[in-house]
Order: sequence, then C-alpha cells, then structure tokens
Amino acid sequence: MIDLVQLRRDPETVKKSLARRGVSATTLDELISADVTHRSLMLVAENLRAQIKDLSRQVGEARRSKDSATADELALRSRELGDDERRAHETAEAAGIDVRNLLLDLPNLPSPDAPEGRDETHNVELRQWWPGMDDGQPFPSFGEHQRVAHWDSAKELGILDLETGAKLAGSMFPLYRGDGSRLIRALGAFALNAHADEYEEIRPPTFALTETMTSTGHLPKNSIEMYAIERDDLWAIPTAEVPLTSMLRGEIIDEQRLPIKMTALTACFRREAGAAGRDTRGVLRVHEFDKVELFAYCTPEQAQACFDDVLARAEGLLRALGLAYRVLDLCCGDLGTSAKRTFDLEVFSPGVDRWLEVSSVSWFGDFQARRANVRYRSSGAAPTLVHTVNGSALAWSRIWIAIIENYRNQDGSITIPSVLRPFFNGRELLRAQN
RNA sequence: GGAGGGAUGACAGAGCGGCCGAAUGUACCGGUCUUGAAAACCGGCGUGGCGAAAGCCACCGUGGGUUCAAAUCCCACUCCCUCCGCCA
Repeated sequence: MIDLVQLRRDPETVKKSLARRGVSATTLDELISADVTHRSLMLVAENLRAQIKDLSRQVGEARRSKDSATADELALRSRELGDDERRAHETAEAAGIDVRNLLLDLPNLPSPDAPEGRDETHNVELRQWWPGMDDGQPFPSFGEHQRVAHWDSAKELGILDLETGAKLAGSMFPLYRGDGSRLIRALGAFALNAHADEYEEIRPPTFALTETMTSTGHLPKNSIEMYAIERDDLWAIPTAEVPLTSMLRGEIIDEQRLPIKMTALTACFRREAGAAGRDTRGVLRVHEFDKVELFAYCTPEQAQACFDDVLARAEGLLRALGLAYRVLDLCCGDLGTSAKRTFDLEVFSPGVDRWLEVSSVSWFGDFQARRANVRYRSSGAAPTLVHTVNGSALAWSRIWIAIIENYRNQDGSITIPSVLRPFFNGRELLRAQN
C-alpha cells in the first residue's frame, strides 16, 4: 500500500512515479477526490459524535444532581442526534472503504533506479556468470548428451514420475522418486545450511488465513492464483514470504533488533491459471514446488545492504552448484505489484535450451509494512514503518532441471555437484535405477 | 470433540453503565541530588485519524446489539490456559 499522506502532499511526484508503471493520472485523481470526500464526511460524523458525548455527559451530571426534568430533556435531544450520527457514520465509513479499495489497487512506486520499460523485453541484463568464467573461459558450449530435455532423461533414470503425480493430484503436480527426490531434499538442506549463519531458520505453517494473505497483498487481487481450503478459511501459501512478512504483523519493534533476518524452506503452491500449454512440459512450471526464501525486516538505511546480501547469497548458491546464470534488473513494467526494485536470477539449462527463472530478489520499501503494520521505534521517537526485503535462494524445481540437464554425462548418468555429495553419502554419480 | 477459566497500555495488574483513554506497580525517557553510579525525589511516558494550532474523534481480543451514555450489560466468534476424551 502506498502512502496516502504523500499522495496528498505531493500528487505530482506520485503520478510521475506510477506513470512509469502504466498507472494513469486519472486513477490517482480519482483516489485523491475520494479521499477528500471521505475526510469531509468523517468530519461531519465526528462533530455529531462529539455533541452526543457532550450531551450524555450533561445527562449524567443532571441525574447526579437529581434534576430529572433536565436530564430527560437532554437525553431526548441526544437521542435525536443519534439517528443523524448513525447515518453520517455509515456514509463516512462507506467513503473510507472506497478510498481503501482504490489504494489497495495501486502498485508500489518504483525505485528511481529501476529501468524504464513496459514489459519483460525491457529488462536489463546486468551480468552473466558461468563456471570457469573467472579463469577466462568462454560461455560453455554444450555436448549432445546435455541437449536432452529433463522430461526424457529423468524418466529414463527413473527419478521423475509425472504420470503418477498426475494420478494423485492432477497434472503439474510432479512426483520425484529415488535420487530425484533425494536431490530436491539435498538442495533444500544445502541452502538452509548455507544461510543459517545469519538467518534464523523458520518452519512456518503451509497454510495461511485470509487475514494473513490480505496483509501481504496476495488477496484480494490474486485469489485465482491460489489454492483455497474454503471450509477452514485457509489458503495454500504461494511463497514463504507470506508467513514471514506477517510474523511481526501489527508489532512495534525495538530498533536494536533490526535487521531481523529469517530463512524458510516451504512448499509453494500456484494454480498457474491460464498458463496451461506454454512452458509447462516436465517440471518447467508446476503447481507445487519447494523453495528456500530469505527475508529481512530492516530500517530504510539498512535496506540496500540487506538487498545486496540476499542477492549475493542467491548468486553464491548458483556458483557453488556450478550453474551458468544471468542477473536481470526488472524494468518498471515488469515489477511485481509490491516491489520497488527487483533482480531476477535465471539459470541456463541446455536440454530445454533456455534461461530459467530461479530467484527473484526484491526490495519493497515500506509498501508491505504499511499494510501489515510493522513498525520500529528508535529510542523515544515515533514508530516508523520498517522496510522489507526478500528473495528466493532458491526455487528448486528449476534448479533440479538445470542440474539434470547440465550435469548429464554421455552414458546418461548425472554427475552430482560436489557441494551436494555429502547429502548422497559421498556418491558422485546418479545412475538409472530400477 | 466435552467441561471450566481467561483476554485491559512495553510488562504486571485495577476498573459500582456516566469527568475512564483508563488507577497502581515495574520498565523506559528527562531533571534534582552525587566526584561518578545506585538509591531517593520531581516531571514525562499508548496507537491511529483529522487539524496550522487549540482541540476533536476512534481504539480496553474480533464482530454485532441494548442505552441519552459501554472497557463495564447482552449475543456470536477467535485465541490462550486447565481438566477429560482422541491421536500422529
């Protein structure tokens, strides 16, 4: 949620900033006038309320001094005002809901540093990295044995069973088996271990209440993207960002505690409505996948350092896994609703012959904190909204693809990246199993 | 699932339907005293909205209701605690 006070004080700046992401000035003018209406209606209602309270106070005084004639008369007047007050209050409240709805619809102001652009074609590639690059080697050229899509090679190895997954939960719910399953587990454990030095490990609930989803901004807008368990008013989380952002909802944090850094490995659920058919072969796009998330609540001053740290950790994992990747600076038009700045990490996978998004690192400013009402206080000062930063490190279903495809050998076996071998009892190869 | 108890400011903990936005204690901030600290004493100390300010309004788990007037009465719900049952 953007800052309404800022919009009031400096509408031009807000308009200019949001125009970069395609929000029209008319939309903002609408909000501004709704806000004016709301405030004037509120003033009317509050004045009536003040009069009623004053009269009621006088009734009490009259009663105490046994002047019941005056008391009755005052009570009657107050009662008459009551009907007006109720109506005024309802009108004002409705106007307030209008304002809130308009406000909830608006995306965050992009960072001044975010590149211009309407859609993903305008994203800026900042850099690439690949194994051996630091020693002057060129981008890897891949052999024919690596040009095999994972849906073929993994099936051959017996580590991915999409048919059985579909039998259990429908299409796009993958079932990994044997070493395929173990590889997923290894990746999650590897990442959590890597982050545990500075980030508190959290294992949150996989489901969240409507109230929680709303405070993170996932509801009401994105409801078709999420799985719901209506009977219990629960939603399957699309990312650990949801529970982590809400952990300190409504609280005022002592500045000394910031930054608060957390990491969590959870399943993530996405309905991918409308995505069927495109880029969905194998496990390119699935309804359920595991992801390790990094998250920080921080002061505005700490935000840049936190952002850099999350990005560095995500990149660090990719380097440790020996996978070629690139970093994209998302343009204004491609930013998620809540983000001010986002860097995506994409890994190259030769079998499907494309870059796969495996991480998204975002700085949200106080946008999420305003809705979730998370603030901090530095000694004596008024509470201030925190900033939030988060990023995946990493989303495993696509890393899994990249490993299966990049590390495929001529005989069809897969070389296990060295950092993962401890999770395979030291084994180096992943072979066909029966 | 059954029975009972509870939910008030950072924490603890009062609060006959009417000067209660809320006693008191602790913590915290400022000051006096002190070489310094502690103690003692004095003062301050919730959040949000509107407003230039004075001030007004809202908030005592949540949502309704009764009343001229609700933290206080009524109803529903949520959460927590204790006991019983069931069970990874």
